[in-house]
Amino acid sequence: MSNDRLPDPRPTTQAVAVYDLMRRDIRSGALEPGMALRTELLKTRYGSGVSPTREALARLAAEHFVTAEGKKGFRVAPISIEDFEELVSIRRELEARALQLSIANGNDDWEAQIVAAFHRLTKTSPPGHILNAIEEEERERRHRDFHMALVSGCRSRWLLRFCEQLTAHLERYRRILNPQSAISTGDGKEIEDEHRALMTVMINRDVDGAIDLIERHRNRTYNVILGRFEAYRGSVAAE
Amino acid sequence: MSNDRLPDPRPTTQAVAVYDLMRRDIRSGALEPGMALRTELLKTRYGSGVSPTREALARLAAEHFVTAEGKKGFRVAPISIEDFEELVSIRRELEARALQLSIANGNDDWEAQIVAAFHRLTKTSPPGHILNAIEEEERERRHRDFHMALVSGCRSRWLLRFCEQLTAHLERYRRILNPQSAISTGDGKEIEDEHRALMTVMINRDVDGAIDLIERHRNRTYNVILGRFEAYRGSVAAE
DNA sequence: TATCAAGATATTTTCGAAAATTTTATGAAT
DNA sequence: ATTCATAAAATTTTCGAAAATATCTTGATA
Repeated sequence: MSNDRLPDPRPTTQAVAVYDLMRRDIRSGALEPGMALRTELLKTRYGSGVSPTREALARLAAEHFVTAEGKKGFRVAPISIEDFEELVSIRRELEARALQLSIANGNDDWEAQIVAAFHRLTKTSPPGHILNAIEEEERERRHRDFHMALVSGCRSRWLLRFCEQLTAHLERYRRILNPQSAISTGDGKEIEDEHRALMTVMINRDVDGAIDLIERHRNRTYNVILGRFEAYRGSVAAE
Repeated sequence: MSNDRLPDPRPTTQAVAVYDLMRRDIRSGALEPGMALRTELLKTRYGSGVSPTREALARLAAEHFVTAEGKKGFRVAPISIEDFEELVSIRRELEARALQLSIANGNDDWEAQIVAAFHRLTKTSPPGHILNAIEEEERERRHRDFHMALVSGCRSRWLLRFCEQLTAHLERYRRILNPQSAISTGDGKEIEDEHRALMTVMINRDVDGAIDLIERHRNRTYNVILGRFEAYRGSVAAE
């Protein structure tokens, strides 16, 4: 098994590279909500000139990860209970629909990808273990890939894009408000069982089972985050 | 009644201005699908340097109005039957949901905005009249505003954003494949009646009626466009 | 004629500095 | 002390040119 990569066959631009890094840092909470994204800071942090940086910011603004107001620069998008609840609500509906379509349209290759993604997820650093930033990032990526694999059979790029965007935003809420959450520590066995069950019902083409499971899988974190909002509001107001 | 505008209280950047113009040109079909967006072309067309231009392109890429591949520059996003059908399918579902939520949550102000938007729509250049580019653009804007007003009561910015983005993409398909379509000419009276009926059911809080009407309103154009795809494919392949 | 390499041209991307704008600091007047 | 105007500083935005990359042309070779 090799992790080697061939030199990029379709070489990307520096602007895209900065975009990827910033997106990651916003999702992880490393760049805090509301934080001003000054050019100097970004240039040193991502080792790049202003042009690629601003392109990255423009992309992120279109995805609502950052806000841009007039000529006053960019900020990391703020977080709020209202925004969070909207995200949860619309994600619930779109993900349920995507799962349903995936079950209807998925082929053998789709099933194989789910199995593979699940396997990769189980191979991450064992649950209950405190992860360093790189390990956490890798686990987040595998977790994300697993859930995307489930809906990837839906045969609608637009639906997938929306699901992905919503999930990315919700990942930010989870990682900011529920650090060291279930995904990275604690009752890991339980989580793994949930993922396995999810995989099973999908491959068994059980729509109702899938929606029921995903609902419960999501709801647990949802409730935790909602509970922590008070504390967060306080900590931000204090600064 | 005045059309005067105060000077922008929150002045926008040149990048945003270019973004707005380009988005308009892509939606109208003035910039054709697949067309290469060379820096020189854009600089002369929008009278701007490369930096604002590239920021605009980055935003548009995030919204999938343009594609960006490696270091080979940007192109207007291509169109395809598959993409069109995905858009129609997901828009159908999201718009129905948004209408439902709008009816559930809309207040008096929301109703007033619908009435106002409808009024503005009826005041555009009379149906059956061949419109010049500026008139067409204005009519499109009012048409868009009317439909957005209907869903604007839904109290979910995310849902609204998605509806808006899907509608913008579908507007492009309509204007490219069905030029001088029902919206701008022909059986104008009939269309106006449909909009009036839509307004009425919304304000009467008739969910089923609204979804039924919007369905039929959308389906007519949908079928026309689908029928014209063959001709279009040919015309593009020939170039 | 087809293929390939090397050079020439066109284009995209990035940098560094200038211009424009916003924010902060300073001091006078009420 | 507060308000207001003015100047200074900080910051964002934009431009123009340089660097990097891609594309096209030419001509030699098989």
